Amino acid sequence: MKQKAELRRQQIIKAAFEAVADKGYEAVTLQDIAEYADVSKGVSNYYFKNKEDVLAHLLIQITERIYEKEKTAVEMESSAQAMLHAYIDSVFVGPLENERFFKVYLDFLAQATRNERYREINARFYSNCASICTLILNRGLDEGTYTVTDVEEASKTIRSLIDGFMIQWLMTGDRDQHSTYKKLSLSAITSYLTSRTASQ
Amino acid sequence: MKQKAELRRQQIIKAAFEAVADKGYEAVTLQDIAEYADVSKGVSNYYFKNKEDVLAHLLIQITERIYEKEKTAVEMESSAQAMLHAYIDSVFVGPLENERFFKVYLDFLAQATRNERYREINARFYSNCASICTLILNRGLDEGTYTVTDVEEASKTIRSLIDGFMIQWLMTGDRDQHSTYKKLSLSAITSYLTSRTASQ
DNA sequence: AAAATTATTCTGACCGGTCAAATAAATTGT
DNA sequence: ACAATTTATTTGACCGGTCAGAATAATTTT
Repeated sequence: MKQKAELRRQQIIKAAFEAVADKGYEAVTLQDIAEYADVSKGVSNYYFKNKEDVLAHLLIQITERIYEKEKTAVEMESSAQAMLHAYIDSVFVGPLENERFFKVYLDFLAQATRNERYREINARFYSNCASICTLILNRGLDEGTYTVTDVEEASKTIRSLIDGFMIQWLMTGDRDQHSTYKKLSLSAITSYLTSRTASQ
Repeated sequence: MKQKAELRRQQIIKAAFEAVADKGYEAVTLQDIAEYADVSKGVSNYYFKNKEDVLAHLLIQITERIYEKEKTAVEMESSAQAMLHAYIDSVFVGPLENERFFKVYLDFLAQATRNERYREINARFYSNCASICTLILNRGLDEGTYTVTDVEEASKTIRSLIDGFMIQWLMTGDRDQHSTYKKLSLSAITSYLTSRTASQ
């Protein structure tokens, strides 16, 4: 019976994701979420405190899932470059998934500038991403493949490149450019990590 | 009288900016905008078609202003590295201005994923930014300072780093980190542009 | 005074959250 | 085994509040 409640919560969160992906964070109503979940309006209020609570749980869920997928993908590999490749592969999964996820994620980022709770959840996500980058970077430094000096700085740079390119891709209406931007970010990151210039 | 009308429009757009910065794109109401502009509610409807029209003009205005400021700042300089420095300086102006501008801009980015008009305005902005980057890059290539091969690719990378770092800075609640992220993006861009590795 | 501009009021729609009643599921007593 | 009772879940109507946009009124300008 505890499981069933958990199942319902999952069902609502999933529906919330679809609804937000379609309509946007602010535009979505509890009614929408209920319809997407094929339940009646009251259900969300039964399982969650309020609308924000539903959406906060959605943000937690998507960021944690992404993190775990990326982490296991990277841990499967042994060389730094293979790890980086695996990382980029699991970030740039495909046009459809990326569009859906990033639309929603961007909505939350915009909200996070005015919502402490969202900012905290995102900070945890960033920190998780950094831990993956650290994994890759340390391997690369051991191998001698990477020339970067500051691991923390480098992982922030990687995150910047990924977020930045993903946004640029989203903003070109052309979904076919997905592989282009994927290659672009891989090459930019590699180029940055193997740069022979003093960081001065 | 034409000028006066234009003045009123400016007043409303300015008010819309402040209102959106405080409350967020979707949360803001025409009432809010009117209050920030110290006029009554009907005024916006007189000068603009509707709410979206006000906000679209706001987006056009802020992106064009930013572009012109950045462009003139870059054109003042002669060496590539000085131009890049001037560019970064006019992007990372200061904590207060950046927070206000980027909060609003991020709101529009999130909206743009579902609004063709905003996407187009932003595409024009991106293209303007790219033209600034091209200016810098060509100078750097002439000088022999930069080793990058593909100018278009490089300008996308620069944009990624700036957007990415700006978002990261916004997401740390700590406004004092502004100069850190400014340095970070300058060093990452420089490092990328002067990298000695084959782009393969 | 006529036209242009600004301020106020009205309207119909919709939202989030509440809640009483309906239904389903689980538990207990016999 | 089964009926009675309790508990958990679901429903949909409802309410107070708010919004965008329209209509209207007041004011200023020409």
